[in-house]
Amino acid sequence: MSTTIRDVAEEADVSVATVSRVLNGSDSVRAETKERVLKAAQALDYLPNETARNLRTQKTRTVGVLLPNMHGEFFAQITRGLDQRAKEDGHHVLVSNSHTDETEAESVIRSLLGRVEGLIILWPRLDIGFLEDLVPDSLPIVLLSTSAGASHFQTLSFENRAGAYAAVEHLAEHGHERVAILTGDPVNYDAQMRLAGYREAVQDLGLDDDSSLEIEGDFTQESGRSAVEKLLSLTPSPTALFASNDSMALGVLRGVHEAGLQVPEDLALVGFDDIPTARFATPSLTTVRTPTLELGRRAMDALLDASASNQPTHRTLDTQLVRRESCGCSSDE
Amino acid sequence: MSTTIRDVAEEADVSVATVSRVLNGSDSVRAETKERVLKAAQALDYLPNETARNLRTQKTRTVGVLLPNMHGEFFAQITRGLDQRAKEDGHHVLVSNSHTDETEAESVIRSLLGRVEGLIILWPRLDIGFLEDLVPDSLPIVLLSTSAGASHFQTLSFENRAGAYAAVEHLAEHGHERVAILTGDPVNYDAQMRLAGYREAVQDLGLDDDSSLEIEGDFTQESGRSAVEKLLSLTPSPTALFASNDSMALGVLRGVHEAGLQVPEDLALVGFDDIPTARFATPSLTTVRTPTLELGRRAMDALLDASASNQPTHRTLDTQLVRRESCGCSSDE
DNA sequence: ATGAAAGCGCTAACAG
DNA sequence: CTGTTAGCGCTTTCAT
Repeated sequence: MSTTIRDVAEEADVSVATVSRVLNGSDSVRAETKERVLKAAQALDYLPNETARNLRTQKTRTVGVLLPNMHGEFFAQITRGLDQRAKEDGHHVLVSNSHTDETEAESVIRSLLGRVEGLIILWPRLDIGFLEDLVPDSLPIVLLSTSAGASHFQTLSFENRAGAYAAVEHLAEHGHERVAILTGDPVNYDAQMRLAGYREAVQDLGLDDDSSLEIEGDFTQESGRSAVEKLLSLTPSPTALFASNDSMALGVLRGVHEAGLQVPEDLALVGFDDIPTARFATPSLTTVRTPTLELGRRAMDALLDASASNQPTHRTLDTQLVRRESCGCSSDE
Repeated sequence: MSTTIRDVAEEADVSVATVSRVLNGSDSVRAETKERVLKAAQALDYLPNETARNLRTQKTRTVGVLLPNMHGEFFAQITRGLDQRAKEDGHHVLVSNSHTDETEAESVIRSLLGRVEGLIILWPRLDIGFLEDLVPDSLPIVLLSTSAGASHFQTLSFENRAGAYAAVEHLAEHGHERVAILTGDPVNYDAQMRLAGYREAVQDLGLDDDSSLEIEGDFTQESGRSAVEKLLSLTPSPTALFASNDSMALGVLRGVHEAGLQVPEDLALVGFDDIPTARFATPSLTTVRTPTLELGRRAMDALLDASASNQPTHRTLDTQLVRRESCGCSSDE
């Protein structure tokens, strides 16, 4: 057994209460006593048992995070943001990433329930009622990239609509009138909003409004590649494409090349996300930057801000168009 | 306060011990009693307090994972592998990603110590002595991508040497005699081993052995791009390049394009890792595939296999050359 | 300023 | 088969 507070107390010849006081920096302890305790603790290589402390204080200083399978860069950034912010408050992060169906998610959440003081969830097809039944009202929850829970939980997402609008608008500024969209997985909230932004822009700007210009993708590079064929079979051919994320845009780049055509000459292209590779693609990818690290930080922020506990709110983080080569511009950067 | 085992005991009109027995599936409990307890638990929406359980059993069923800033795809995959495997054993994963200097890492490990039953660490410039002082001998530890701890801890890494060797050998098979390498950060273990494999191949195969062919990079795409300039200033110019990871190879692709040259005609190229984008680059990237998810799974495997607790071992995971276009082949896939 | 003592919620002997 | 009881290691009144 490792050394306990009792051992330290004996070594320092004080009571356990005093040791506790010293270690928690609290209360008033005589300087000399304090020093003796500290020395004893050091000598015994004492490390307080977190579990006991958690039990006694009814706090774990731990938050749970549920993230589905998602693009690596996005996943990494968001995780980093969450962790950074949690660390600033001395909180720990318990993660769960691999879960696909609802049954599994349920058991994951259940097993987390006793250990965490809050939950951050990014889960495309989340059933709000299900979640409400599962967790106690007192547990703060932040939902990411979903609208489903807006009336019950705090939610946070990118400003997808405006971003998509800006992308299409920029394509229009280049003179394109027939702009297609490659959508993300229809079940995905970000995908839905980006599509909405596209439609809005098409309407507002008087572009070709033809539902065959909406090609369904699923956010993977492969879906980008295979979309090119469909795109080229359209008559008349669209002269520009808004891909709902950069992964697909990269796939499109490949597909266009395989078809013996050129971006942006034969097809102007704008992506979404600004993943690191976007800048290094050939041609470099014009895209809409999403503040992913910031999303993580803000989510944790919202969760740890107890005063706002489960006040239903919906906040969005601004996105920004980054002009590079694939749209026909010469690069910004 | 939430409902406790006491409440359930009262509701079911049994002792807390019986409730505990039922909930832990253990011991022999009369079927009827068992049912009554279950019903009571359900009715009260009872959820055992994990913290209390942890304290009592002296187990947390939680492992800590330390990962530095690293390429998103790699990070995501390894995390997923770890989580998958942990879940199979009903373990939780406590992560810590954002830490840069040793001081911070120390405090992170300290704060983890009381909460985890094992540690998985990927930390390029890890000081083994430091780690040994910090953690109790009894705590199982698995080190990733490092040789530093081979004599004290379990370690696990990719078979980098053989992979790099195969890459260079393949380039030689294409007839190249002057093959350069773009190295990763010299402090990185994977980078060191890949360099070692390169050198070995250069020797064995009688290729141009010229230290100016070793260009230092840092695994970022930008370092790949800027390496092209250095590469072209060499006389005579190398006809092929082995980039120590795909990110840099992608940067090289961009750099070569900017220089008005072509891959593989003017420069044959092989990368390392086989990140998802490698297949969709133009030209598609010949590379050495690393089983990243598997690395995560195996690391957790090793950690949870208590019987092997801190038996110093060093295992490697095989890598595999994937032929695509950038080396001059027509694609495998 | 310090100590004694009462639990936090649970599991695991030990009895019966 | 079930109940009683003693803690796990710590924090926190309540005394002194």
